[in-house]
Amino acid sequence: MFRGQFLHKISKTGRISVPSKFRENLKKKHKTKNLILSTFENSIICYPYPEWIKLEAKISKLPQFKKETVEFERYLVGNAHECEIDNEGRIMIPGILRRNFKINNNAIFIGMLSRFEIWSENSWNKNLKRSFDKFQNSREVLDGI
Amino acid sequence: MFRGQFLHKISKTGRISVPSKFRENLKKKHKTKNLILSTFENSIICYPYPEWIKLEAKISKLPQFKKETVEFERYLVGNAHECEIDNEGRIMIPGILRRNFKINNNAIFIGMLSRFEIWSENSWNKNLKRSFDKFQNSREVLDGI
DNA sequence: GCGTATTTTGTCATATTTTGGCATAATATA
DNA sequence: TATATTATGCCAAAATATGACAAAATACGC
Repeated sequence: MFRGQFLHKISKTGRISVPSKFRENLKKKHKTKNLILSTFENSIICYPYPEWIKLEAKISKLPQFKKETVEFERYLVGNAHECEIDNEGRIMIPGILRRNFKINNNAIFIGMLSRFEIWSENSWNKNLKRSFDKFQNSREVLDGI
Repeated sequence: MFRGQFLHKISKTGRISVPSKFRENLKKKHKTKNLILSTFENSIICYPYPEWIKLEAKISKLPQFKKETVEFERYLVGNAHECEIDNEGRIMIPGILRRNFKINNNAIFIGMLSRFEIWSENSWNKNLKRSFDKFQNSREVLDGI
């Protein structure tokens, strides 16, 4: 499971090291060095490659030309970039994602159990503030489980 | 599979390089250098040639004189242009498509698993904004499958 | 605390991809 | 047929990605 929060620096060429704990989980649990980065809300969402493939399988069963399907695909698949973890434990975040999410210097990794997210430091801080207010509501969801 | 988003420049003569990841997929999975470009919504839709052939087969099984079929055919088939990827990895987008979609400078490639789309930067941005609002809904689609 | 191992970051060289330019070929237009 | 327009092939510059190595920072055991 991916847990916790890590602040890492991003290089000029867009490389950033994946937290070693995450790498360990990827290796042990998912047996992969590959990730799919896509977008969700204000962050980059990262799936272990095999998990993503399952998702794609579902998507490709949806009716091809239906409006909802197409829009959905544009979003999720249209933003999905495959990347491999290199020997130093880093990934390259494609420029277009970096630009879209204004990730320049520092980025924050957030563990989300089956996946994790990458935030720019700025928008994480904003989000944090915002979501703190919402926390009261969201905690009620948990009561149901 | 075609995934991800790429911003490329288009030359004065209408040539644009196909993202190398897409080319790789075309080669490995579809074993072709040829594409069919057609129109779909506000974008140019691109099929690997063999996939297009399959699509044609499906279309020709549809009831021939039904209004919707005919319109769909006119639209999709009637705008179809074949093109080949050159030695530099580029295709030539026919002028008529460029004009229809106002693709002048920058174009955005969007991976859609079995096919991909080409958008003018402008209309992609407009579309993006619009469908961002819908994104939450469409993501919930996945919970159901 | 200190020394050692691991992780993260920086830098440089190399390879690949993307873009621009120009000359020529093909096609359309008058 | 001559002329304009559009398309193609080829080369090289610019931009971007990748691999390898080493320094800096951090974590860990004692």
